[in-house]
Amino acid sequence: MRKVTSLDVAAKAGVSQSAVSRVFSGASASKTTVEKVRAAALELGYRPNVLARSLITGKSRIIGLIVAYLDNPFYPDVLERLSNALQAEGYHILVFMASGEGVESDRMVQDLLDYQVDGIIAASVGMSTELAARCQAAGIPLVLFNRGAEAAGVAEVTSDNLKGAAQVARFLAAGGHRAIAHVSGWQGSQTGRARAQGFRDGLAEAGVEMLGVRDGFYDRDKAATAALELADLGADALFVGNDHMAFSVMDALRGRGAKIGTEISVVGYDDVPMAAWPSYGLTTVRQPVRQMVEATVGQMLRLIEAPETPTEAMRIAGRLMVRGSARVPQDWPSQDRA
Amino acid sequence: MRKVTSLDVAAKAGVSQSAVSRVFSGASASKTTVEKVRAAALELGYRPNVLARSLITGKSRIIGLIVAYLDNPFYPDVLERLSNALQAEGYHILVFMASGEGVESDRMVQDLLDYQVDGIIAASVGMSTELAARCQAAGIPLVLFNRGAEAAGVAEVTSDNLKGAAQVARFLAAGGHRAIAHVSGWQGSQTGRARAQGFRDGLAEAGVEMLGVRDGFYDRDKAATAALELADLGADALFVGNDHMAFSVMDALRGRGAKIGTEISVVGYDDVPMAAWPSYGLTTVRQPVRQMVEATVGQMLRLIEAPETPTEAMRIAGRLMVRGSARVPQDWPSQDRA
DNA sequence: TCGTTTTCGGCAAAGGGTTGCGAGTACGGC
DNA sequence: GCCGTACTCGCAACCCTTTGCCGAAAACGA
Repeated sequence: MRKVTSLDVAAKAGVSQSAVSRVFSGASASKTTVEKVRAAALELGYRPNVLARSLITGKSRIIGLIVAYLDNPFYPDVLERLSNALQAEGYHILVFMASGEGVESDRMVQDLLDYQVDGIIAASVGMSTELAARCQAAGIPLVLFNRGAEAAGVAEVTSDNLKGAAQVARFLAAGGHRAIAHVSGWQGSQTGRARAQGFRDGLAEAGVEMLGVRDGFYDRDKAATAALELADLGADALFVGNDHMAFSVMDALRGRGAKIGTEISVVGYDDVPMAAWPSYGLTTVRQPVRQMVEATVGQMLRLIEAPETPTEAMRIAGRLMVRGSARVPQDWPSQDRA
Repeated sequence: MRKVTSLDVAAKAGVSQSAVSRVFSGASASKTTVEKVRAAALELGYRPNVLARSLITGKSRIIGLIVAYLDNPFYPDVLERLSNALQAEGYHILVFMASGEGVESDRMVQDLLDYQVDGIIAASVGMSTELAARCQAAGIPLVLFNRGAEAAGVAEVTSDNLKGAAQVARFLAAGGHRAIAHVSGWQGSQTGRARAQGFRDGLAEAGVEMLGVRDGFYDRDKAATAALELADLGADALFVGNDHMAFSVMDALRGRGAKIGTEISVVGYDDVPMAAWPSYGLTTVRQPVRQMVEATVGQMLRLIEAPETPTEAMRIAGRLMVRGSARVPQDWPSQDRA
């Protein structure tokens, strides 16, 4: 059961192999040729070989996606949307997990390049500078998703972490909290740092002092421990670096009998679907995933099309979704409640 | 900035292009040749082109993964493990989302075949027979994950849904429940049907009548509605077709003030990480994901290696994880509590 | 009807590897 | 010193498409 090639179709249709190719690659061909070829192809079940095609066109229509933390529900959502958006454009996603044990970033970038991907989307990886340099060298477009670049000139799409976190600070300060602390995202990540910085700035602006900051390392257990420590210091409001950790923090606080939303306020970041579930009702900053994905795909396609155009660093603003996990200031505009 | 090919390396190393190929494809070569080639390759930054290689070897080292419901946290977990396991074997996953709007199964199978994938893993799709036929015709190994086949001779890896669901029935019956109902998984899916059937069988065996069954369609809202209806009928125990829906059911029941675990019992299926979170503490049947993934990858590699070997339908047993969401029978063996 | 402009489709050269074949080489045994 | 064996490695065909080039045919205008 050999694979059927364009040559087989050509033979059956009584035309040359190149005619077959033209029909399937959308080049011009006469109506009769198209018909003959289509008929023969259908009968034989022929489909062009994408790999052979990409060998000569230099375009594989594969986008490499580097992703690490699929246990944070934010990323599956992103993956699903990215995949659908790219699928609609005729691209597909080749997944590279950065979470396995023995994966030195080195090996992974090699792997990616070996597959001749047309572009790389990196969601949540530490090695952005290294990666960026490699992609630059190989001439492959790279877009960082939800991750800032250390170096300049790298395409990135994030939400406006500084503004978002500052908004949280204002919200908590306006709510009358004076013992405000932060369980941060991993401070080795640009995102974690930006949110911490924005929160600090926001508090400073509101004239409230920060009670304390602990690194949660994007880990449920570490975040819970950190939160309990901060609570022991007397914190009555916690801003947690992402929703994934915030759920754990809420569980831990409830575990010691704290009333969330009244005695102690918890605010997250991301607005993953679960944040709206009744068991949590987490007040959080929405990351506008749809728009972020659109921006990412848009920029990626542009860079593939015209690699010389300048890269953009897009920061998309997200609003605060007010739910029950944090005390609501009296005068807070009501249209922001969800 | 042209791509560097094996020819460039050959020139620089002063050997033939085939020598370069042999060095990189692991064929035999003298020590001196290997050294020269390695040095030249390193200097030029050469890496073999996987696509070109697969053109001649007929192996792309790409596995197509069809997946639909990434909002059910079971699947991201599976994806992550599958990807890591395959990555360790030198394969990578090309993602195909079955959840987008305009995706007729037809198009998708075409797409998959076009990419010359070495194998297909289908997690959670309805079109298994159609898909199986196509793969059969194209000579591509197919393994259904967490999904039974309608037709015989299709490789599949599932947990033992019949046994698992029956176990739940025994558990609830032993707990003294007599108004037991089921919010099923989508009855269009083999998994949904098997769990419903197993539950029915288990109840019959225990001599308890089923109060009612509603299809939850794997959807949070539909499941919640169904659960409330069943509660209105007087149900004091609900077996829900998967954890994803069970969380929604718990939220909905709590929303009307029901005390879960005492007044009404809820049991799920999957044991996703969230089931162990304090806010839910869901009693549920564990799907042994690690083993299921191992079995899937194992079978896939075998089928790629030797396509003529018979396919297997593997059902891996999972145990009941007893937590707080359901009343625990007095005499229930304690080692089964989690 | 003829000349000119298009359109069409065949030929063959890529594109970057792998691999069977056979010639050359090194080496061990006698 | 010679022969047989076992490695190496270069040559060239092949994997399946795309695409530039060019001649032939068709279409068209006058």
